[in-house]
Amino acid sequence: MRRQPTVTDVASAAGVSRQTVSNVLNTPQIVRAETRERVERAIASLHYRPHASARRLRTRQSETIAVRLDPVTDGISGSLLDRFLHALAERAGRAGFRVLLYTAADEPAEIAQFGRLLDGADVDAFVLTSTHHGDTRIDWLIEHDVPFVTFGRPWGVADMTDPEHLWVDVDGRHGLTLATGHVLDRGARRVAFLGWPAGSGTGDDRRAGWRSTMEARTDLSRAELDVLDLAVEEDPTDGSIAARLVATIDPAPDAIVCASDSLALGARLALGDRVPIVGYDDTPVARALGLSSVAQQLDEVAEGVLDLLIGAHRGRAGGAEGVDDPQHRLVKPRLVVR
Amino acid sequence: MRRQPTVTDVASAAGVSRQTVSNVLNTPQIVRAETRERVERAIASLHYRPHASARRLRTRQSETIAVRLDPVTDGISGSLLDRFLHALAERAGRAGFRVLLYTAADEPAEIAQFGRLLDGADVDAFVLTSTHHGDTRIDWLIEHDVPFVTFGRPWGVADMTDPEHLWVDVDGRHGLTLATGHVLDRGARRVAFLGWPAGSGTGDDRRAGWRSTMEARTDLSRAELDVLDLAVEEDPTDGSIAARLVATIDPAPDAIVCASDSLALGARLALGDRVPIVGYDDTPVARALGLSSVAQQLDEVAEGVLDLLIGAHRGRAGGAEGVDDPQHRLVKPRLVVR
DNA sequence: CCTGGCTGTTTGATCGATCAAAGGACAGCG
DNA sequence: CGCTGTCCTTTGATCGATCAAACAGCCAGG
Repeated sequence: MRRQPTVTDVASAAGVSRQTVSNVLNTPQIVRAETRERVERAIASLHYRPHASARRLRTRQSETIAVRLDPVTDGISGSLLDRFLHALAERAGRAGFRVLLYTAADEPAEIAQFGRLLDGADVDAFVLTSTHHGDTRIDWLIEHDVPFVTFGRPWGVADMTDPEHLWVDVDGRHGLTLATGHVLDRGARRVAFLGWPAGSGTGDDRRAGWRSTMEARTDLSRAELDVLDLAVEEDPTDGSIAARLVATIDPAPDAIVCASDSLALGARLALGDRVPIVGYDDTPVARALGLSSVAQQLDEVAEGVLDLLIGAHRGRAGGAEGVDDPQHRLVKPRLVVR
Repeated sequence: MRRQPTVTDVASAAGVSRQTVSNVLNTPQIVRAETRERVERAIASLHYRPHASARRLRTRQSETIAVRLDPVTDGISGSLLDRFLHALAERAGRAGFRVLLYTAADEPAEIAQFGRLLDGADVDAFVLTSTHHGDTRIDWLIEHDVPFVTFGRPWGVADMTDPEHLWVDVDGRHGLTLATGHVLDRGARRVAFLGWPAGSGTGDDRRAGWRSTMEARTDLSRAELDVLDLAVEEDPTDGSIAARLVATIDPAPDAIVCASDSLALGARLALGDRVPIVGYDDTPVARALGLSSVAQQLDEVAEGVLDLLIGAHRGRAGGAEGVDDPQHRLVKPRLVVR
């Protein structure tokens, strides 16, 4: 590991001062074009690269985003975070940002991590996933004025466009509208929904997509829809049990749309391919089973997160006065038909 | 974001000098017990935490490990890296290390990333996954004397205990010995192997586990084993095709052991549960399908990687003279029976 | 000819820690 | 009493960058 050249080396090579080199890198517009080119040549020929730690010490910014790696979910959709992380790391890298991982067993532990990472100036913004109603992490971050964006809406808040914090989410309701519409287009009429127990924002949102589509496009009564509306825990085994139950409904459902690929897998194992099934998340499992599935556009989510974090808002809700950009993004998912 | 206390603040609170505070943190044994306690109390009461960037600037160490997030594999086993990362991040955190992510489209791009991350003193060691024979990344890292450990053996090298670089791997051969032994114990005799085309170190290793167990514990001839030895690409669809082919063999196989859960899923979809199938990787899919599967002990792998990286070897093969610790770890997988 | 404004560049101080070397207290010994 | 060696603590310099302010050169205006 050879010694790296410093600004001073570049400066003397180019016949200018340290600060001018720094200006070329940080505020090139204030340097005369001719000087700038000379410095840039010196930078290139010496293979100079700024020392990140030194810069961070002075600027008190780390250009690093921290993301928590969830305790292993053990779910079929576990690789979702993986895909999101990949998209985020790639885009962050392009924008000159780094992505740091951390883990925490629970919320208090995570808040302790916040402190640790911030104090050391290791990190200057957070991306929170798996948020929920009454999330203490959000309160802490707001209180300490730390930039952050959540992947997940603030469920339970009256007006979600309210600038309490920045967020990006996928429009699950739209996803289920697509899924339900798709099977209806293919001739189904009695479409069952296999989802999670009421109370989870995400689950209810997806259910609403199914229900509103059914109400709009079929003449099934409320009561009939209630019968077609199943709620079980996120687990293929539970999905199988529910699917067998669905099959006994008379008249039998034409199709099943699910809140997740886990449930879809369970349904598929129980029912085979007699009944069209649509999953959610477009995991490898759906691909392997040949199931249609709603794909979250994680690239777009990552893009949105970074925009909010390093764009005009700089990760703070209402922080940038007079910025018209929306303080959230609702990404439309896509239906992958198989 | 309140101003953080610095060493100087702690020093004056404790009535000592900066350096003594620093010593308490870094080399506590040289500080008198009484002084140390006084300083520790001051640290606690001020909630002092060292500024990571400042320390890094001075020490030229970042206590940060970089791991590449693979281009999305889209495989059933995609979440393996996820689980490994989680284990690594958790253990690294406990040891005071951070884990930084990066992405790269190909090897040259990854090597460019090495340079970028090292120059900025962002990172002082790398963990490489998905290594292969003739990996140019390894040559580069050795040449530039950068500490690193690979998750994956140096296939194609005569003596793998050779200290060319540090590595950790899972003993796939042992895994297939377990899997094959298990179905033999349950009464199977003609056990087929569903794996990948010869040439991949990992795949051949797993195949060898199956083959040696069959040779040792059954009286099937070489030719008979050759018939039971299938090789297809890593994809459930290909797995299904191969499994249907296997079923036509006369006499029919009693069981199938697979090189991956993807293949096992394919086999399971093609054959149902008539034939016992054992997968590899213990992914959520195997769990959902109720398939037995060989579980890589990723916790142990992560542990091993960190040991090599921050233990006596400090990430350099042969670097630490007189250290007797082995320069690699071969982790034994476990069979999860379902 | 001096002053003021503007542009572009340089200088000295600083961020918060650690390193290297010096310094002080005290005991043991001649 | 003075010298030496231990043990512990302090002092000044330094890591590599940016900030803030000073400075030089030039032109326009009085």
